[in-house]
Amino acid sequence: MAELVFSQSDFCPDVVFGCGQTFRFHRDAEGVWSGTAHGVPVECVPSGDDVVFRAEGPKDQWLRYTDMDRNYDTLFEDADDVLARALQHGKGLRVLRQEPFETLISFIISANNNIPRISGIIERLCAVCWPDHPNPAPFPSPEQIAALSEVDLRALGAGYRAAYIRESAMRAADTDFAELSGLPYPKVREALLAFKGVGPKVADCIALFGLGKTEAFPVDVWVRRILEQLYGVRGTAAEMRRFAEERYGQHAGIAQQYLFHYARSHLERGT
DNA sequence: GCGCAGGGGGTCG
DNA sequence: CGACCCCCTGCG
Repeated sequence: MAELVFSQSDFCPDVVFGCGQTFRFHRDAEGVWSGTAHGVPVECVPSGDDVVFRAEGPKDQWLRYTDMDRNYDTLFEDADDVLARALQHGKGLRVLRQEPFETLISFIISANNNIPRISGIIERLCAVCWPDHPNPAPFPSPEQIAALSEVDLRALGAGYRAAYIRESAMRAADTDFAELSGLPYPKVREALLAFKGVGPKVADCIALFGLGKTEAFPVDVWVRRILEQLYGVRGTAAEMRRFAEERYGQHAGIAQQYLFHYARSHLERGT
C-alpha cells in the first residue's frame, strides 16, 4: 500500500477533485475523498494542514498520477495579474495525470452536459461493466465498453452520446495511447479529433488530462468568460487558444485549470 | 406545490 | 447554423 503525505498547499483534495477534471471522486461529510485510478481504489484523507493519499501500487505511479513530481512553484513566475489571482485562489490545485481511455470516454460524456449527470453516467457505466465488483468499480477497458450495445448505453442515461461512446471505444481498442502520448501536441490533437464525439474542446481536455500535453488549452464557456471579461479577448476558440499559447506558453493547460476554477467561483454567467 | 421553459465544461450533419 | 438526450434549476 502506497501512502503519500502532501501539504494541502501543494495538493488540496477539495480543489483537485472538485474542479471538474475527474468525475469519479466523491467527498464524504468528513472531507475524505475516495475514487479509483489505475484499477484500484484511492483514498484521500485530510489531516490538519496535510493530506494522506492512499492506494495500492508503486509510489512512483501515484506521484505521477497526482502530478506531485512536477514543481508548480516555478511554472508561472512571470504571471500577469489575472493569472496571479487565479493561482492564489486555486492553491493546492494539481492537474492529475489520468488514464487516456478513461479520459476519452469521460470527456465525450461531458459535452453539452452538467457535472452531476456526467458523474452518474460514468458511475453506472463502471457498474454495468463490472457486475459483482465491490465499489468503486474500476473504469472499464475499451473491449468492455465496446461489448455494450447502443441501447445498453442509452439505458445508462448517456442519451445521444451512446453512439459516440460505442464507436470511440471500438476505435480505442485499436489505439496505442502510450505511443500517441509520445507524439507532439498537434499530432495528438489531430488523432483525438478522429474519434466520434470528440471536437476541439474535448480533444484538448483529453490531451491535457489524459495524455500529459500541458500546452493543450481547452476553451469552454468558463474560460471564454475569463478571457472576455478579464482580458478583453473576443473571438473564436482558435483565437483564444492562440492567445493562451502566447500568454502562458507550454503549460497553458495548467493555467487553464486555475483560470477555470477561478472563473467558476468569481464570474457571472451570460456574456 | 406542480409544471414547464431554459440551459449545461459541445459535436455532428 | 440547428438539433440533440436527459437532469436540474428557476420562475409562474
